Amino acid sequence: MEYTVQKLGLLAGVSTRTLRYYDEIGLLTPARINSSGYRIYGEQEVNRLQQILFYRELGLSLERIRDIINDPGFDSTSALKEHRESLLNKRQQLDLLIETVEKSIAAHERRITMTDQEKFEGFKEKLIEDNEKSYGKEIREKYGDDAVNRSNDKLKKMTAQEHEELTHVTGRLYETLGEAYKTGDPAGELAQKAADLHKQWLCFYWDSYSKEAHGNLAQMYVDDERFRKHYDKDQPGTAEFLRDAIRIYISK
Amino acid sequence: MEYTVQKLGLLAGVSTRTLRYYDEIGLLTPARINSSGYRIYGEQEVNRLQQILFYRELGLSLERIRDIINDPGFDSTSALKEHRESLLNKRQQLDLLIETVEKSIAAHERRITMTDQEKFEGFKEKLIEDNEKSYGKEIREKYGDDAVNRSNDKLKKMTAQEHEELTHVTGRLYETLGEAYKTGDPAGELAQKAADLHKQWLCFYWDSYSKEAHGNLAQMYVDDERFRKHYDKDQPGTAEFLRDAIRIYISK
DNA sequence: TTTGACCTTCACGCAGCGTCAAGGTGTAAG
DNA sequence: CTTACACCTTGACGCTGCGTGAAGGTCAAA
Repeated sequence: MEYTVQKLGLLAGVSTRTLRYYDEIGLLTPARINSSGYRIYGEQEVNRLQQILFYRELGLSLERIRDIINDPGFDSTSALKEHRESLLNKRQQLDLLIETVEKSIAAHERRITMTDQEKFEGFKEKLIEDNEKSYGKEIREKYGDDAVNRSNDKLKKMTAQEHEELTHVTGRLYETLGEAYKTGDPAGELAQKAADLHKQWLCFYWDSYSKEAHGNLAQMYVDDERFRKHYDKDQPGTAEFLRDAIRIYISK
Repeated sequence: MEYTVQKLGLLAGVSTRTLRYYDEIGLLTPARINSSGYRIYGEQEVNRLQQILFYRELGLSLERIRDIINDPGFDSTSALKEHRESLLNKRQQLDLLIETVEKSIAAHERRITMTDQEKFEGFKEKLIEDNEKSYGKEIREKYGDDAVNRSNDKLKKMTAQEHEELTHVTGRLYETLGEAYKTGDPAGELAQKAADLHKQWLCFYWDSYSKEAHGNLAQMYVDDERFRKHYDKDQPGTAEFLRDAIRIYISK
């Protein structure tokens, strides 16, 4: 039996483009080319294609398949085992991802129901008002109305319970940080606790947490005048201390 | 705070190329361009980037992220739910794949140990001899030595038990097919049993099974003279009957 | 003024094909 | 014998999400 591209494609269930591509990359070359330039495949090529498709279904790259098939002495078992490892890794990551997505869905739904209930609207309105009084004007001048409105929106979406938690965490953070600063050791237990609280605090504002972003933010506390002033208010040098503590925190 | 590409990149943990790319596709445009053509980002852009990275970590495409972020009225919860579904699907497929790979590893290892043992070498040599006597010459003429040697290699790699099973299945296949043909109904119970046996038989030769390839092979039994003759030997029309039975078999 | 660290806009490359486009072949029917 | 029509060929671009140069302007410090 001899096959043209389409015949072989139909037999094996692949497109003609795929066969041409496999020829192009030297994965499956036709048995011969006829006088009109047509690709002609024979039995050997059918078998070879079967093997290729088998490995392809296992998710191996075409390059890897070529290695396995071209070299009969190739250790295909260990290649498959290696491949299995990478698949298991993939699954782990996927599981983690699914978990994250589910958490995120839960968070979204919580927010929406809270928005629906609007039970604490008055309470929150008051919070925003307070916020406006202390920083509103200054921030508006520097960043424009839009940024402020966005921030307010975020606050509005917070539930009463979340707000309570946040207040609690914030308080503990400053308290712990103050104590830690007095020890002078950013690697110490207190300082590390402060770094952890800072992370918790951060997670109220950020949808996602990454060590990298955490570290970068810590650096910004030092670089940016506004933030530095804020942290150095009581004890000068606290911003740098916090940065160092966070650096150590994220590195372990 | 204003950021150039690098500053923002450091803060968020992405490359400058990424930021330029996001600008290019309209996902994150800078707040303004300064007189030297530099991209300048502000607070709003930092927030927006945070959101983008959040969704990106969940595995959504940049296009989808743009949809979600650009339209504040967009139902991001259902978008996330949809995404979760696709992730779950992915995991199912991955699990299936891992299973297949593991089976395949087991099969490979079985073959290798058998090759090592070479216990049945004499037995298999005899089989190959028999095979050569009946069809060897003809096949060699038509397809060349190489194809025959490859086929022999395959046979050599079969274990004694596998061979016994194959003989058994083959016998049952022809028996059942003969009975089924007499009923004249390719959708009947007997015919479907024959199709299933044919699949089992096939799996001795093919590393992987697909309905499509099975169907194509069945058609080939009708189209190719050699195969047709073989099946029609006792009862003419059996090749077509088998093809029809297989078509029904794979369609359900 | 000279580094050196920034910034810019092209533009190719990656994997594995899908999808035209433009043109040659093979065969059966009118 | 022409004509249709289904097949074949070789380009070449497109998709995703950037990495990685290249070639050239900008800016602050020494």
